Amino acid sequence: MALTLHDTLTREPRALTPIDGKTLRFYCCGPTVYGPAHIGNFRTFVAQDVFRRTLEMGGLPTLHVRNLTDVDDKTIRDSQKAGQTLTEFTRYWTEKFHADCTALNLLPPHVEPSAVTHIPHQVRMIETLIQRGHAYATGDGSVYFKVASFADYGRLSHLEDRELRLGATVASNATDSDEYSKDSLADFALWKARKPEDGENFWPSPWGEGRPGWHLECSAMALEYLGEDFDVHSGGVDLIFPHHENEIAQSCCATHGKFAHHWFHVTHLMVDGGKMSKSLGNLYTLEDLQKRGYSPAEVRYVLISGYYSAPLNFTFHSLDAARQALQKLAKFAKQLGETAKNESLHAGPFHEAWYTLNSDLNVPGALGAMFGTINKTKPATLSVEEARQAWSGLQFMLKALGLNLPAEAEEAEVPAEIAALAETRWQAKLAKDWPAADVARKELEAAGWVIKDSKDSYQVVKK
RNA sequence: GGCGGGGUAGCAAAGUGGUAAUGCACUGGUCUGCAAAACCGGUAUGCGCGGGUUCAAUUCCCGCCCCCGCCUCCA
Repeated sequence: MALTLHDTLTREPRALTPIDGKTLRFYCCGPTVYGPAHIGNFRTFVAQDVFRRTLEMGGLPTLHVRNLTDVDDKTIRDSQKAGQTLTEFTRYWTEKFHADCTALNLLPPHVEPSAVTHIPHQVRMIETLIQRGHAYATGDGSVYFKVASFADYGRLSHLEDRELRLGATVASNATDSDEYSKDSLADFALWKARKPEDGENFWPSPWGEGRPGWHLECSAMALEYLGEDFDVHSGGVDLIFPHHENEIAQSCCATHGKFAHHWFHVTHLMVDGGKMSKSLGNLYTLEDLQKRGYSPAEVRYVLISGYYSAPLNFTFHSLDAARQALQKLAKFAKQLGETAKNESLHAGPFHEAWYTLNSDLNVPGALGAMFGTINKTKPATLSVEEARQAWSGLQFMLKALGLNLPAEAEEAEVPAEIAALAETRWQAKLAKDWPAADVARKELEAAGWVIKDSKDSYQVVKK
């Protein structure tokens, strides 16, 4: 089953078939490693992860490239504030990022190149652009891309010349004087000449010491690892302009290829009905949520539970709902029994969910279909073979969505005094000493434990 | 102003030219000493507002209102 995905450039859903007929090659704009990523960042990365998983579960191998931006104004500024070298500083935040990715069950990219380790690639690309008349160096040793030299500029973002000029004017008023020498206000930096505040962070180039512009790194690394033409380029919607527009311009002018053939953009996460911002105090990191007792799996569930192209409103209530939903899935899996843990190759009775997922990555629709199947499937009435199919089909879908089910609360974790109290209450119940049983039960509840009775046994779980 | 994404039950969120999935919450029943858990059910005459097309519109068309994002920092 081929995945159909909406394409930002053509503005229509298109079936994804690999250009080379074998591997779906895609590039994702990665994080700038100068601080902890927040859950809004992760909405995009999680959506990209579901994208990749869906392709792979459908039998299509992928080549996933996601960069690390480890040199820009913010990384330089904050590394200096921290009294660290740029390398030390960005390594620390890269490791943090990776830890969060692992916790959120994100598949690591096949290649994760960083800007700093690809300076020569970027310099080569700039040389080509200058040779071809698409870029020019200025007196201070910077190099700019000549937007007017690329007729298709603005096609992705649908911005007209008028808006481009307007935006550039506004920006130039707000920025410093190093923009003075550009031919056109819309032109953007490919190479930034060394400035005193860059400290030790500069590299040699034919135009003098300096550092690459932000937009160029993605183009250079995509070219290096995916070639002049590749299948999909992805990022948050805010990157459409100018970042992706600039990437297209640079890449198409520096190569003979079309660059990305399909554009996949993820809409922003909202918090409490509005934009996330530090000043509103609603900017959360994974660590913040874990401190409040939520698991990464619950966070992941919330992040995928909205359609990637629609705004998703994040609330604590949605995290609570995610917890219950995951437990419902786990209960169902348990009822099916796990005696036949075979490798799941197809969705089985969850075919409708799988079909829905492949229709423009409709995760909420797919989750709805999964629960629909669960609600009409009565584990007790299934044959061994039917249960096996249901179990492996469920695993198939969970793998495609990257959802790990919560483990059953271990009875071994119950402290001795709690276990003793529970046993006292059970004995009182057997002796039909209801007042004593109720007292014990209340004490347990006060201590944060709940009793689940069954016919001739009981269980104590944390709550 | 331009471009783009939204407005569906208490909350969240799919979907369709023929009368609204699903999760949470709520609620009825079974079970229970009573609960909890579990299991079986129920819950939007309604899909931002006003027109239009149609046998039929939440779904198509026109106009309008509101929310969010982008318009050279930004997932």
